[in-house]
Amino acid sequence: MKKAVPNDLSVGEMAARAGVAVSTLHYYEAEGLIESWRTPANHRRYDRRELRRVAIIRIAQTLGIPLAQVRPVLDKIPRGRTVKAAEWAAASEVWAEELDDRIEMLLRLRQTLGHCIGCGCLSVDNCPLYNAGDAMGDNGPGPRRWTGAAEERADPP
Amino acid sequence: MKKAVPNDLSVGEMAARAGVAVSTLHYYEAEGLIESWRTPANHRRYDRRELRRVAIIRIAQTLGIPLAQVRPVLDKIPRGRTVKAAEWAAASEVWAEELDDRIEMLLRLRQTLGHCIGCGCLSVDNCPLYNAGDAMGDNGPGPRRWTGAAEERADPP
DNA sequence: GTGCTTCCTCAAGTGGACTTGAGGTCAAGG
DNA sequence: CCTTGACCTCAAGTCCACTTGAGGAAGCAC
Repeated sequence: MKKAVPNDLSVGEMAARAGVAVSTLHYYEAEGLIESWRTPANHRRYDRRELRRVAIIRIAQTLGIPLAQVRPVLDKIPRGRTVKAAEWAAASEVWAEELDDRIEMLLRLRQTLGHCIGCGCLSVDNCPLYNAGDAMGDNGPGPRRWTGAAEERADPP
Repeated sequence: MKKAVPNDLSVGEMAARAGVAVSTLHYYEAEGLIESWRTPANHRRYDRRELRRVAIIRIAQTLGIPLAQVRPVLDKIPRGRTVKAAEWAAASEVWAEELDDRIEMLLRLRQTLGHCIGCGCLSVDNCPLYNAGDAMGDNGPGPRRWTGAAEERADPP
């Protein structure tokens, strides 16, 4: 309700439009996921297009996709100029398989809860649910989202 | 390859069969997500049925569903006796909506990456992606998975 | 009976994704 | 001129889902 939607946004405006906290934008920027330039007063200014990047990040987060997996997608999207549809498509390819896997897992989980689980096939080696998402294993301490490392993860020495 | 599959399992056996670390089982137990009794030597013994609970937990984790959301489902599943199919189904209802939302989000994300994003509809108020998963907001500091709190989360005072 | 493996507890560490807080700058309004 | 509000930085705190480590007891195998 101010300046009739200017092309560059302050962090407050970005935060409001993207539905995230200012600190989150700071964080994403520190992580190199979004970019800004500065006014003479050292205030951030964002190109409106950065909004889309934030949107992508947020949706991915909502779906439990870690930032480390979002980064490569974002990296495929050229900076500083308007992005062609083909380029978005190319970026999306990075996720295509992953998304398919997840969709499949969810569908199966949905369809078969009350049947698949009930019937006992939900053991590690039998159930398709377990053997679906095994790309992107992340190792080392800390939680393993995207587990998939169901094999060989009994109890390391 | 030991005792021809006995009905109760040690934590090591559970861990191996469930594809998780022993420490994870300790943790789940401390969180009240699974249960065990003890041998005279204070060693855990698990009913074979706990395997299914672990499987459910793991799949949910893989899909980015936080333990706090898994708990209510597990709570619907009676302990100590074999679970009827209807009971599994009832438990699954807790998730039904959630899973549907996620499936929808994923499908849309998948289908429309390169189109929806490219066409600019991915702004907070327009895009269906943002308005899909708004149940289960969790508040307070720390990460917000399941964000959905996209509304009203601009920058709290 | 000596040794290896498995188990136990409890406290502390870790990684990811942020948030909070302290202390400071700058432009505009009353 | 002073206050208010939006912004800045940087360090530290927080939550979740675990893992690691220290220190110790029990089972089983030879």
